Amino acid sequence: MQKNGISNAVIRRLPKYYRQIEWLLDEGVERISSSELSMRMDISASLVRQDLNWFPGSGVQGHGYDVKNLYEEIGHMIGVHQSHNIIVVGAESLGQALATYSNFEKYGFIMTGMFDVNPRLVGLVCRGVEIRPLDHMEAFIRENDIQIAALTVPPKRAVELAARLYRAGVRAIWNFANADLELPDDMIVENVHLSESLMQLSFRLNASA
Amino acid sequence: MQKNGISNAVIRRLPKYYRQIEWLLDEGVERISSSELSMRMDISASLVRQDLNWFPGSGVQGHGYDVKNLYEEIGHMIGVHQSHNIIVVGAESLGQALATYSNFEKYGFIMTGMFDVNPRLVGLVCRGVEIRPLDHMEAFIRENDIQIAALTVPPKRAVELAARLYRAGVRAIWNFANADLELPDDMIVENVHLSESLMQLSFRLNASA
DNA sequence: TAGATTGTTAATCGATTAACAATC
DNA sequence: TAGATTGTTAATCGATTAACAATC
Repeated sequence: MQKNGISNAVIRRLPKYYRQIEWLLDEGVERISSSELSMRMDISASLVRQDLNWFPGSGVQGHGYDVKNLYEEIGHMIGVHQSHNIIVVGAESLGQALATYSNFEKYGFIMTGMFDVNPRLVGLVCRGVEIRPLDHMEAFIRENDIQIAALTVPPKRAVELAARLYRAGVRAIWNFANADLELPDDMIVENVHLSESLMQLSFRLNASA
Repeated sequence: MQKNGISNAVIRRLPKYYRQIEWLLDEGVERISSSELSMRMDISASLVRQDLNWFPGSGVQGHGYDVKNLYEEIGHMIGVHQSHNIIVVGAESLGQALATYSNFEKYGFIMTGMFDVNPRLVGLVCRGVEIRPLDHMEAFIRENDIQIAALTVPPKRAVELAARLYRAGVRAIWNFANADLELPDDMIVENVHLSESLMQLSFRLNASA
């Protein structure tokens, strides 16, 4: 997974750098020092320098980092310019919200289809994308070169559906289902566990009381 | 924040234990060993024991941990039995999806109101909760003892709205806006950055190619 | 050149793992 | 009692921070 030995801790921070630097770019800032970035991002300047060392050529001693170059380099590392077709599996409200989520395109993901078992939902169109019956999923994946699926189904269906997605050739799952998917190592799973996030909020709220 | 010195690393795992143990309970399992939990959760047995040491009395040497007791203890630690009123600020599709998200109640959060600037949305009812005009937000917060707000607005509005929520007395923000909120330390912020999650997925997909 | 700031090595800190004694 | 498995201490590993030499 870590092609270049870049550690997970760094990978988690890359999107934060990218976002921050995007703002700097918007503000017309051309150069930024590790200490200034450090203040904006609330991490140490030392860590910033360690992290940005993955992008040699962006930093210049005595002058700071070239914002534009950094933006390009990090974007390239993240793979923002690669495009991938994505489907949404489970077209209830969360699935629909994701389908209308415009940032998809910004990061190279192309919303291609939506699927649901519920006949009441089939046929609806969300942001130009039609909700199709779940039976058609596998054929659709093969015909449209789908590499990613956002999974927004009830936990009980998630494991089985994830296995179907794997068999159909999907390479990555953006998993919103409240379940631990058991899949071969070559499937990439990015979890968004809202209930865990909520419990952490609850813990902190109660701990501070 | 860490009332009892429990580390962040442990706190992040608590919800995972809680969910896992909930399943065990459903399956009728009464006792479980650290090694079995470790296999199910894909972390080391040693770490499981370290973590569960925060709940003395659940473990019995030679016999494993009492599932029911552990469930109670962790639930208590997380604060699942405390109840808090929550509002959703920003009632577009993601806000609406959250409002219909049934797990709220499970963790003691009571969906009390929704707010949006868009007059087209005001008046709509989502799962029994009406969307109200944003101007009414502060009064509503005071009158209904709102402690938590889920923030699902465009990044540009997020910082300002977060400040308004703080001044109105909200104690915690569940932040879905793609922005870094700048707030006093006594405001609890739990971030769900979908775009960062998406970028990590992208990175891993491209790194594995 | 002098000043600023990176790049990089070494020190520290925290979290995970290993090992085993305690005990049910 | 013997076997199993926790509780807990020590060792290891990885990530962050500190420090400063290199250099623009």
